[in-house]
Amino acid sequence: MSLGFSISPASDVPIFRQITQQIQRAVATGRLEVGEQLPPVRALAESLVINPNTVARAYQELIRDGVLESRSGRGVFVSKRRQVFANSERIRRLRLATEQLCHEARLLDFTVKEVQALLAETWQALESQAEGSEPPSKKTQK
Amino acid sequence: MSLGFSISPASDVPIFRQITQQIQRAVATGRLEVGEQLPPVRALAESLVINPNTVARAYQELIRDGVLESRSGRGVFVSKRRQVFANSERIRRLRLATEQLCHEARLLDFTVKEVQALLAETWQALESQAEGSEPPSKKTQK
Amino acid sequence: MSLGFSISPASDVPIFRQITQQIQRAVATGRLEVGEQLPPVRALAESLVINPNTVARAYQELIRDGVLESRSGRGVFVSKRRQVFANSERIRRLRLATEQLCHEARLLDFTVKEVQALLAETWQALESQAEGSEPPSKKTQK
Amino acid sequence: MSLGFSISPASDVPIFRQITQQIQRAVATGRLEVGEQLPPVRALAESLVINPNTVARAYQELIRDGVLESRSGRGVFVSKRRQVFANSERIRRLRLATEQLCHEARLLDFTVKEVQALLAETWQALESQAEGSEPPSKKTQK
DNA sequence: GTGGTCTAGACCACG
DNA sequence: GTGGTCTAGACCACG
Repeated sequence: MSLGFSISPASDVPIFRQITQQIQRAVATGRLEVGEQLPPVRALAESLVINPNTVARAYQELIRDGVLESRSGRGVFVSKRRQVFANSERIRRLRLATEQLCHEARLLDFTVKEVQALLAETWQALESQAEGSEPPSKKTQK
Repeated sequence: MSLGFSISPASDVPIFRQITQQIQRAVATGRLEVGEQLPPVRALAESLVINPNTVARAYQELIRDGVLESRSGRGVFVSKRRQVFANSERIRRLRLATEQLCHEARLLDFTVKEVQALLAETWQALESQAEGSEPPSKKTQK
Repeated sequence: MSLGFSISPASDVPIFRQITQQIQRAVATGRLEVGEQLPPVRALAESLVINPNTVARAYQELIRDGVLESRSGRGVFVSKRRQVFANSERIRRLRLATEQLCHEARLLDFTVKEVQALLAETWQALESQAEGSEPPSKKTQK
Repeated sequence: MSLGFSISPASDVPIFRQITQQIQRAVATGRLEVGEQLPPVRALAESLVINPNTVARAYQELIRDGVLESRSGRGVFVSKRRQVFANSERIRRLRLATEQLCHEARLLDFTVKEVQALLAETWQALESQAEGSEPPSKKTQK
């Protein structure tokens, strides 16, 4: 199962975005280590049963963002550059995403308690999902 | 005072969606009251410097969702608020929105506590906004 | 066999509405199955000799109502059936439709018995149509 | 209260259509007799708080259909011509309206029993409404 | 090739 | 003057 990537084709999140997110997450948690090589575009595309262009695009975007780097003729690797976002940028993005959730929830007539509960539950689910496919590491201890 | 709608054409959020969000927001906070008339399609289009069709589409969508209603030949009005979605659908939509926040937050390496805190704060801010512009009523008591 | 959609441009029912009705019908009777792909916007537009935007609008509306779903770059598909509307909203919509029939029938000087009889007969016809094109299943037993 | 006409401005049925329907009904039930004069356009418009053009349009359409007739300079009267629809036309229209209700109801997941019940109830309501504003007549006995 | 969004402009129904 | 529908055509994102 190598990297444990998976995509849901019916989702409204574009496939290439699902891939970039999973790679980012794998790098962030150490499942993919600095300098490690990523699967060739065609191999990953085949194993996910998707178009190679889509994988290529995901890699491309992460190369642009400095998460990956391409060594010509040899493949794509996890880049040494790490800190992707400045702190202010992290907070700005979180704030935006939080506001969107609040708006939606209020339109749908939920209470803040209900949202908090679902958030905790959802986080928990993602957590255990991530742990399941990760090798033991400092990150998973927290 | 006008309704203070504004759009940023460069955003990746479609213009018509920016409009529906602002109208929803205005209705939720009481800035637009039940029965109140919205600006004519052409007028709003002109003031936002966009095509009337785009405004019409935003209105149309909110009419379908029961937020607005069209009175033929006379204009578009805020309709009496009613629960349009089944509980299962409400939860489905909340779940989607929550997952998006969780994913984003985890990519940005926040803890669940940090997210919960920001959520509470954001909700609080929206709450007091809504109360501030509503006339005193039973609703604000609860 | 194609889906046999057809529109009459002279009707007072808007074209996009004629399309949504026919798709709903096809889904309800099982002629279109869950997960099945709909004809591409451009193809359907061409075969009906109408503008692609009009087809797109019909698809769009059914996507919002949860009947169809769009998979980006790949097309539009019949989505898993789910109850989108709250009970109050379901009843509100049924009530509207019923009032329209009653008004029409009374203008035409029919008795309630006559209407009830025709209703039963019409329902029956739709029922057997739906069963006829469905694969045998628990549903058809009830 | 003269003819007891009433319109609901928020309805999705156009106002002129609401008027034509009520006049047709009044003629059909004998509340308006052959040869009887209708209220002047301006008077009716004023009493319903609507635009005179709208009333004029309703009268116009009924004149075209032979229900009313205009005697120039003296006003608009209930015409002697009666039979508005051939029997085949009556049935065709009823069938259409019935099918529409059935489709809507089935999409909303109602059973035929539920629809029948609501139909009976709705009819009943219209009946007593009509009786309330009608003078006793053969029609109201049935 | 697939749908999604937007503009420009026309025509219509309703009031 | 109000919104509703439709066409024609462009450009974009995704695969």
